[in-house]
Amino acid sequence: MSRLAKTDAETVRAHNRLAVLDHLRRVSVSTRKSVSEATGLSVSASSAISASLLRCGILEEVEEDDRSNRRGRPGKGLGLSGGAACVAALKLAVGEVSGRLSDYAGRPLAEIRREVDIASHDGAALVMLLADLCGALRSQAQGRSRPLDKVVVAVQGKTDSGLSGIVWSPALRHRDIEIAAPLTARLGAEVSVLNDCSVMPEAFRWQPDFAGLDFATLFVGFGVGMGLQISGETFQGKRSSAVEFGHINHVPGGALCRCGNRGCVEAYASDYAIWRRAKGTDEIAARRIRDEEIHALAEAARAGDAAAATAFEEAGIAIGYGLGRVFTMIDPLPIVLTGSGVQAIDRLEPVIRRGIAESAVDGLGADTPLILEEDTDALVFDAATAYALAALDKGFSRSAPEATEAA
Amino acid sequence: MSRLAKTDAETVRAHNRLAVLDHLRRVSVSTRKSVSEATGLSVSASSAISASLLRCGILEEVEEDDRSNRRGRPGKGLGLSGGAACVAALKLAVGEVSGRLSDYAGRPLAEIRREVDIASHDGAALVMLLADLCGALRSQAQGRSRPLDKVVVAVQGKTDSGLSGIVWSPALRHRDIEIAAPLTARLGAEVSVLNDCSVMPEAFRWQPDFAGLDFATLFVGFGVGMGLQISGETFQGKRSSAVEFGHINHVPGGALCRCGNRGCVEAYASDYAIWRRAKGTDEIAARRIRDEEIHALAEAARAGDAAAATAFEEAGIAIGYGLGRVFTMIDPLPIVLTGSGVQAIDRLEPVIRRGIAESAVDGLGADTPLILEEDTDALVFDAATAYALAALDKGFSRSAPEATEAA
DNA sequence: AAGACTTTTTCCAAGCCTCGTAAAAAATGG
DNA sequence: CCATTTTTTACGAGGCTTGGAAAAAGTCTT
Repeated sequence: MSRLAKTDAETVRAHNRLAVLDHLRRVSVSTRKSVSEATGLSVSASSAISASLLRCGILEEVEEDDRSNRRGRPGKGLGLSGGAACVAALKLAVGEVSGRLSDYAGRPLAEIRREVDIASHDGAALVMLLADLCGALRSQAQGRSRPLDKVVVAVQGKTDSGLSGIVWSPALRHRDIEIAAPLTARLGAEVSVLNDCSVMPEAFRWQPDFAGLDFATLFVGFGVGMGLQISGETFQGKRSSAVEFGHINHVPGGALCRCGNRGCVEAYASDYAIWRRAKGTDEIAARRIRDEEIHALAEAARAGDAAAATAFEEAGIAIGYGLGRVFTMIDPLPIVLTGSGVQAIDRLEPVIRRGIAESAVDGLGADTPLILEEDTDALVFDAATAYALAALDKGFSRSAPEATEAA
Repeated sequence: MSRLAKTDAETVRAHNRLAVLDHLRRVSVSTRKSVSEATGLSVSASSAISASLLRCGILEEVEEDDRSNRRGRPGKGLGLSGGAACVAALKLAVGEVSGRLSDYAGRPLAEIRREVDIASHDGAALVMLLADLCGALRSQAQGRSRPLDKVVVAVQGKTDSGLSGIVWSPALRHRDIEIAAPLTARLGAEVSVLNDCSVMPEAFRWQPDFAGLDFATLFVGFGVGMGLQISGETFQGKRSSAVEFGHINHVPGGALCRCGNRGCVEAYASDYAIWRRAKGTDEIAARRIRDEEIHALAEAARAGDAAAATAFEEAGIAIGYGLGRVFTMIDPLPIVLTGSGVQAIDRLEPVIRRGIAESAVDGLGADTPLILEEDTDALVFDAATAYALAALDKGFSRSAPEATEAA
């Protein structure tokens, strides 16, 4: 058997149509001419493809504003047709579910957040809750939405490699919960279930400053998680869907982690780890440490509280060594940081960089760019939405050329 | 700008020709019909492509032996034409250079190994040495070789991301040595310079048991290195070309490593680390520890020598924790082990598995398959040769359709 | 040993994309 | 109001794959 699949006319059409859609994702409004320039396609091909996509209702002609007295025939603006589809990004975390509804052009239509004690929910209850959330989003969007075409559920915890359910989550008591199939049955939309941290890089899929860039997203808060963007692909493991950065061992036989092992990065750098270290206990708090408590600890550290200062220092070192290990294995990568850790970045950054310097070969990566993103929810919604839209784009590009209708 | 390149007829042809070549790499001899089945191409297309490649001299018709009284017209055997090209795999290590010459079908034509003190060689001397090695290989092959088309140099140490030279090597005193350009000038063949450990997965590129499989190659010996095969691609970093597994930190502030940092895996698991631990010293031996010395230490450990036993135990734990960290980040992967570590595998394997169990989430991967490859040189030659041939295949598949010659 | 049957190859018309060029369309400028 | 510039559409051509028919080259049966 050959690993390489054959290529034929259909593959070519799909690929080039996708290239056109991908370009429009980046620039949002373009013309046939500039599509041709950006994709490398001839103007004829660009025009033909645009025409086909327009007939399908995937694209629409829009008014360009930049009529800045340029000579010649003005290009007709092309843009993704918002009405072509509707996607939902749902987020499932400890004690809360939330979601965002967006149209095919990526414009948000509605957003919602509910504090719910889902710990004891089983599969059926969870699916009902998520379906209900989608309903609430649609009614909040009034008439501006259409039936859902794609739903992406980002969950705290381990998801299965088929993107179909949850293996384990700190938010839930039950394990191995199937989500995709039953939720699809209820909503009529394709459903993918992913780990919240591992999808995060998708948020930057069409952002010009990240084009073609390898980078990592790092979440430091309730837990510690990472998303990896390598050679243009968001890394998804085979076994689970997560880069379990928080559970990379930091110190053999070290502090007890929630996962049962000793010495994980999370056992030093997550909220509960910082909290217990500052409070001088070895126990893992049963309750969730609130972001405000971390703020307060950071304030204390700034004010000279030795225990709090040490807690943040050890957290930073653990993160730094973890990053150093990743950099040694993969490559030094720019880091997008989010979570409660952002609030204490003044405490963390110097020690993180020290940790990298001490653990990476030649200290390479100690000066890597660190980009802060305060709003974790927005980041996850952006990411899950981008993931959903990319999946739709792929489907649309593959679909058969519309039947010739007019005589 | 769009990240997606356009696709046209030329791309299609190149892709499908490559699919045919790729299939022939796996099965070595095939027919037009079975090429069609394996690639998914129609019989017509398979036949047309084969005809074109035959005219180019890239393929040749061969006699099939398995004339096992099957009915119907027998298929004409198709195989890669050995004479179509000639590649050299060179290996540069501490105190020795070696190489293998192969034809386009991958059949070895000559092999050579020279113990040379290259420590003080500069770029010019090194290039001369390598060029001379190629000359010796060709004369050893008698008339069966043709001018070289591609040369791959596998070096112990860090190579640059352009695959053009050596950043640093334990075998050399000089740094930043440019190899590709001057060697190409001398030989007239394309040259790529890669890290020996990171190319190793290429050795399994066309092996059926590894088809589509993600796995890692692990070298434990003079140093500790790793090669990663992930989603069908051999991982090559951007910055260097290596997965610096040996320098992933094991214990913060731990044993001194050759790289200057403290606590690297290599500082526990490489030959010099095992040797110094068994001898009760902290110093890094200036000389290279010979494989026989490791054998002797393993024998001593088996006979009950406590210091030797501890040395191997700590080495195994370091490797196990290192693997656990990799598995946590990427995925549990089957491991192909090579180097002097193979000789002491009875001492190492149990502790390696214990290390994985203690450091990976849920101990996942502690039972990962461990495949032993005693002959490191052969593995590197296989890998570098496969890499070279794959590069040629890509070039051949892209080259213009041969000019129609016959009337 | 000749004809029937099977399987592999080759040959040829057709289809689908893309490409390049020419013509048409839609604005600006003098 | 006409020349100029720029974008879009229209049309013929080329390349590669496809599917079916015909040819080729064996084995099996009578």
